[in-house]
Amino acid sequence: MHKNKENGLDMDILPALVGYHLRMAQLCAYRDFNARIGRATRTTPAQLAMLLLVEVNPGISQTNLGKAMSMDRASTMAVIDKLEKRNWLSRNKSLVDRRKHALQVLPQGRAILRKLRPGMLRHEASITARLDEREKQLLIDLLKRIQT
Amino acid sequence: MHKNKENGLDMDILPALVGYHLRMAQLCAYRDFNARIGRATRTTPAQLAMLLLVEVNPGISQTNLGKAMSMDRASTMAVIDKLEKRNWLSRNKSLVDRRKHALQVLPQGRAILRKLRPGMLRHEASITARLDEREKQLLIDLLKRIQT
DNA sequence: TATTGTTATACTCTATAACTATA
DNA sequence: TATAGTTATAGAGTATAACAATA
Repeated sequence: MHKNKENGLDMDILPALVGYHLRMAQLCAYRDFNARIGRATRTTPAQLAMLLLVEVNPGISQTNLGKAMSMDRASTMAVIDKLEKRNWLSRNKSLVDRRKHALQVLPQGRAILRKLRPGMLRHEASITARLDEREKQLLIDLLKRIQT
Repeated sequence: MHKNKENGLDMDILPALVGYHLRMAQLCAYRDFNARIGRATRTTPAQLAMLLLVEVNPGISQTNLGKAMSMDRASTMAVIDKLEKRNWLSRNKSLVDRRKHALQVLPQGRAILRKLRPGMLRHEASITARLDEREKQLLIDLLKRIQT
């Protein structure tokens, strides 16, 4: 028996599984992001993270960007398409390897990043409100070791 | 500058965000689940978790089940539909409140749970392979405090 | 031959709103 | 009035497979 205090249910082995708590925490973070930033700006965490990465790595290729986000090429495509359609970034043929696209943030994308950065930090502060600085760093270190 | 060792990219503020690492870890866990269990059995973590919860809480309603999984009613519906179609569980009108469905695991569902439980534990062991028991418990405790 | 970007396709999850039957 | 389940709809993420252009 593993009764949950709040709902009185038997949660079986779920409370002992990192996978379950990962899912719960991620759902929670996603909802907070949506409420603070996503719904108003029609953006997702992945879109914003990618835009951020293109800004600080101008000329990056889609494949490399996808690798940094642990996404395959087709999924990366879908995200980049959305950002391109909103004129937040541009695809430019690479001069050195014409298979590649060199991604560049456009002025509108730069403005969005400037505008949303404070919200991103408030979001981060919100989901980690119950952790002190040491615990937050500890959590990050432990999460980085979830790998196969 | 926050250069990533593996890919040489500047990751900007992402490495400092719990939200980013949550996403990375969850992606990793999801892929491991898929490789071990999901693809072969055409199940998802949420489906299996719900089936588990119905088994140990026979007669539970969809709304309560959804709450335990932090999902709304419509999303819960979609998952239950799939489990019902495969004859893994049944919906039965509640005798005490006829608005509710009392969910019950069927023999085939019970067999699936028996069959997949070892795989679930191997999956859990795999994603936490780089954590000792103390660190794993610590990670769970920290994840439970990601809330808004 | 291998890689990059692309297209097509499919499935799942999530969310919202509105409907019904019951309480 | 409120709740439980349902339906319809939409958007996003993920994955696979195959194709063209280029290396």
